[in-house]
Amino acid sequence: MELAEINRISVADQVASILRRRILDGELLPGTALQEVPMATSLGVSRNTVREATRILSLEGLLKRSAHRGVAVAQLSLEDVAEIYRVRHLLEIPAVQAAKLEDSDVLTEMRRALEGYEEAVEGVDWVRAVRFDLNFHTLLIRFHRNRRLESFYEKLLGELRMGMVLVDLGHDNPGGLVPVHRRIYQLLTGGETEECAALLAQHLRDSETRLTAVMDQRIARAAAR
Amino acid sequence: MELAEINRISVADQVASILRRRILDGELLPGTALQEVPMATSLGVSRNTVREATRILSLEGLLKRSAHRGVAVAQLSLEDVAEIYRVRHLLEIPAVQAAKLEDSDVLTEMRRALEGYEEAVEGVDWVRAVRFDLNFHTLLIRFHRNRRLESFYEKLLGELRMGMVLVDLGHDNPGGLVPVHRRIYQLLTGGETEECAALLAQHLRDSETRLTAVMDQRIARAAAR
DNA sequence: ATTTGGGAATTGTTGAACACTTGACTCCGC
DNA sequence: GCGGAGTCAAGTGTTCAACAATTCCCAAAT
Repeated sequence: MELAEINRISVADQVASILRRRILDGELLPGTALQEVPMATSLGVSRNTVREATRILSLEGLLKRSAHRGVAVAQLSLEDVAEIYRVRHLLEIPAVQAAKLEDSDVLTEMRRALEGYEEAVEGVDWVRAVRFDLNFHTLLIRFHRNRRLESFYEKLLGELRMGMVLVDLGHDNPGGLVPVHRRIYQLLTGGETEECAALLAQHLRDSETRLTAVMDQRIARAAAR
Repeated sequence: MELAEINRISVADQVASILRRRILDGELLPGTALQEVPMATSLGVSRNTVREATRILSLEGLLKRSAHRGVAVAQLSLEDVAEIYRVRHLLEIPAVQAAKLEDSDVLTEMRRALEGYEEAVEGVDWVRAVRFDLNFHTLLIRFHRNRRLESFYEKLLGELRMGMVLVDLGHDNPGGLVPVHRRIYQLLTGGETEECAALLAQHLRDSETRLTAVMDQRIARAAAR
């Protein structure tokens, strides 16, 4: 018998996964309202199942639900971005400081993420690029060897990703960040954790500035309309 | 019209709150299996609503669900405890280091938590004592001024609390920890953040040792049976 | 221009039904 | 006795249909 994974995942979880992907890939833009009945019929599941799925995603911060008013794709504010980046500093810096050369498993995965990142940039697939970018950073957290921290971080970067996908749709060029990531990876494989931490801190500041600028612009444009 | 809060909270959330309280207060011990139909009838709600509630709590880590086998109150392993305490160090230490004397709102709330703690110990109400103890530590996190961090931390300490309530049922005396908390509070009001951080680090190590010892003992006893 | 009533649409919740999985039990052949 | 196949009850996963409660929109009235 071959057949390791049959179904084993509940329909509600599968629906949640589908919606999660659509949100994180920018198919469902922030602010989009989602109605239960249309979703249920289009996905071929019952309303109850959809409700369970939206419950999951709202607890992840990707959807926002208000009583009797339905759910909508969450919308990051500038405060949210600032908050998330403070957490990133707080967790990523100690992570690379704790990195050891023995963590070869993490390093090889980082290498893969890096390569995927480069390929995506080359192929001008920005959604994929963002995915690999943030995947790279999630892997940094893995140096903590702490599942709770990791799952929290994944959730956090998921929220950020919603905002970042918008940046991509703008004219910003995320490809410019490839060298920094490569350098971070090199420093880690070289065991130069302190230098890496410094570079990472700078990178995070840059990244926040960039995202904030684009969002600012976008908000101003929206207000003008 | 006076009547600020009518109901406004969905039934599912209310059910989740009830169950959460029962778990955190030790009424429902780790490992306890929960069946949907009995819960629904006893709470006077439908099975679907119960399911939504258990979905919430399982995402919080308080319940564990396995497909077709139902949900049970989660059970902390020693690894879980170690993991949680590493996060506590990672977040609490920088929190007190970031504390400013201007954070008077947090300080007054900490004072209240401290008083509640003392009263609970005096009244030999250990469940209440643990609640105030952990509430005190959650307030430390507030120095970060970061809602996401705070809600993550609350969830984390919720998991820990399940284990701690068991300690109380043992013969450990949590009252001994009152002076340390008071000292931490004093150092904060005095602005001596570095000294406070050192004391806190020691306190966390002690606390982990204590909890681990009791759990070890408990596990050994369970294995012997 | 503002308010006041309707509906209509949508979410919140219920209850019942059925499919599927699990776990225990029995029965059987050895 | 003992292991395994069949059997069955209990419980979860999911669907469906209904109704209650709330919001939203629009038209009528002031």
